[in-house]
Amino acid sequence: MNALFKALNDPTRRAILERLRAGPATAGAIAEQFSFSAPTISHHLDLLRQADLVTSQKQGQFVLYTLNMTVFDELLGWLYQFKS
Amino acid sequence: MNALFKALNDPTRRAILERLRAGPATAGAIAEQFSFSAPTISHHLDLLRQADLVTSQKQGQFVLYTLNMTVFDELLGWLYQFKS
DNA sequence: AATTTATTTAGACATTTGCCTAAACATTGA
DNA sequence: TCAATGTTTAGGCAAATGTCTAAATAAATT
Repeated sequence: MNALFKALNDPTRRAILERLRAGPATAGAIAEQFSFSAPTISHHLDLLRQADLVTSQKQGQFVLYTLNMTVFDELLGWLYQFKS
Repeated sequence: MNALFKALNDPTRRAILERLRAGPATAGAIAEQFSFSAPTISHHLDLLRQADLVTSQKQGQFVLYTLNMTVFDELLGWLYQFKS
C-alpha cells in the first residue's frame, strides 16, 4: 500500500502508466517521450515495478514494460471503505 | 490531482482519513490517537485540506475536521481509465 | 485582566526524493 | 573480438518532506 501510493505520487510516473495503457513499451521508447535522462526514467520504472504497477521482461537487449492493472483493485478496495 | 496523491502518500494521513470515517473530530482528538506532536498533526491536516480531502470549521476554540468524500470520485475517475 | 486550553505558525534538522553525469553491464552486429 | 546500442547502477546535489520545540494566536474561564 505504501509502495503503491509512493509510486503514484509523481506526475511523470503517472504519465508513464498512462502511456502503457496503449500497450507495452521498452524502457527506451518510454524515455523518449519525456525530457528526462534515461537513468531517471529507469529509476521511475523501478519504483513502478516495486509497487507492482508494471512488470518487465527482457527481450534481447531491450526491456519491455507492461502495465499491471490488478494492483488497481487493491487501491479501489481501499477507496471503497470511504464510499457513501 | 497532485495535491491529492501527495496527501495520500503518507500512512499517518491515511490513518487520519480512516479515523474521520467514524465522524468529524477536532484537531486535538485526532492528535491524541497518534504519537506525534500537535503541530505535526496540524501540518498533516493542512495537507489533507489542501487536497480537499477534509474540510474544517472552527467551533469555539476547537477546530472540527470532517471527511470530504467527493474528492474520491476524482480519484476513481483517474483509476477508471485503467479498467479492463 | 490574567490564566488556561486548543490550535497554528515559524524555524530548525535529518531523511527522502528526483534529477543529473559517469560508469558498468548486457546484447547485438561487424 | 570489438564496437555500438539499450538499460541499469553508483554517486552527487538541490529541493521537498516529516518531525520536533518554541512561540504566536484565539477562545474560554476565573
